[in-house]
Amino acid sequence: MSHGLFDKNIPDVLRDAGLRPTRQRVSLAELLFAKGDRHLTAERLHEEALSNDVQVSLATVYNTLHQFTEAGLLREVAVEGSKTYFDTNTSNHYHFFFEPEGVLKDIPTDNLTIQGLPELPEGMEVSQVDVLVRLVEK
Amino acid sequence: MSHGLFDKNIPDVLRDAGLRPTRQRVSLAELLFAKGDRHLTAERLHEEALSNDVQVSLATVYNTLHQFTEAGLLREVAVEGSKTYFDTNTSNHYHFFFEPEGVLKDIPTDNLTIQGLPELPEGMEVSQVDVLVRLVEK
DNA sequence: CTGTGTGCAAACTCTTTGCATAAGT
DNA sequence: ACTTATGCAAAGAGTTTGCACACAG
Repeated sequence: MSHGLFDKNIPDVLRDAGLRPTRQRVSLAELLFAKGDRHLTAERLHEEALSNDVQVSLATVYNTLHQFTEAGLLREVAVEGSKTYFDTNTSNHYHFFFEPEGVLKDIPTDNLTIQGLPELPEGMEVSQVDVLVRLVEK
Repeated sequence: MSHGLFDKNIPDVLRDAGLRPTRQRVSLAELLFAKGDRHLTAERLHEEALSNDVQVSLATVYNTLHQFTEAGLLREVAVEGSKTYFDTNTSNHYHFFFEPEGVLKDIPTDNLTIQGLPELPEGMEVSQVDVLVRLVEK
């Protein structure tokens, strides 16, 4: 499966997004995009960076995640108060949320359709549709 | 439109839920359930209580909202980091989110269907499906 | 060199908790 | 009376910000 971001080298991806390819950004981007689709919190990514000998502060992780999101490289997923998840898959798709572990997993949209949305209020348009299917153990 | 909770008096509703009908709980329940379906944050409800001369602390508002949620009188809606919204409509339904103002509005499920969910992982079942349609100005 | 990015610590927001007081049954 | 709920202030989690230093172009 082609990943899109996999095809170019990371510094070019960042430059194309208008971000200077600094050590930290390149390292974080590698962690984020090298392994296919991921769903991470800032704190999780920070831990992962440290254990991979990438020296970076938590504040920079937050800044970087938000910059990547604005640049369209990431997407935020709202799951529950506090913890924000960032998703490396920016295409239109939905999520399973495994309640016990707090883990997100993609639902491919291929076959998933939503029908019967009522008319939108005047002057408004849909910016995004989030679907979260919460799963618990039987 | 019948509201369900409208039919009984508030103290009985609370007693049936196993909650002692204290001044604060009764007052908050009245604010929540007297006006049809509402979507409130804890802080918003606290302000509203104070301006209606209901003496209650923010901590008690939080406690009460969580107790009501556990008792099945409310439902939580995840919209974005921090801010938790509580929804007085506990039936199965979805939401519009007006990004500029941060306001939630129900989407009746009558005509809304989701098709093509993939098979669930072994041993798991759906606890809830959240659909959030984010709207922005055109 | 020049401007942007980073690190740190402190600030901030939302939420929860501990403990003494108050209220419900 | 006995037990549970409340209020307050303080603590906690997650996130953001300000400013001096470091690095990329």
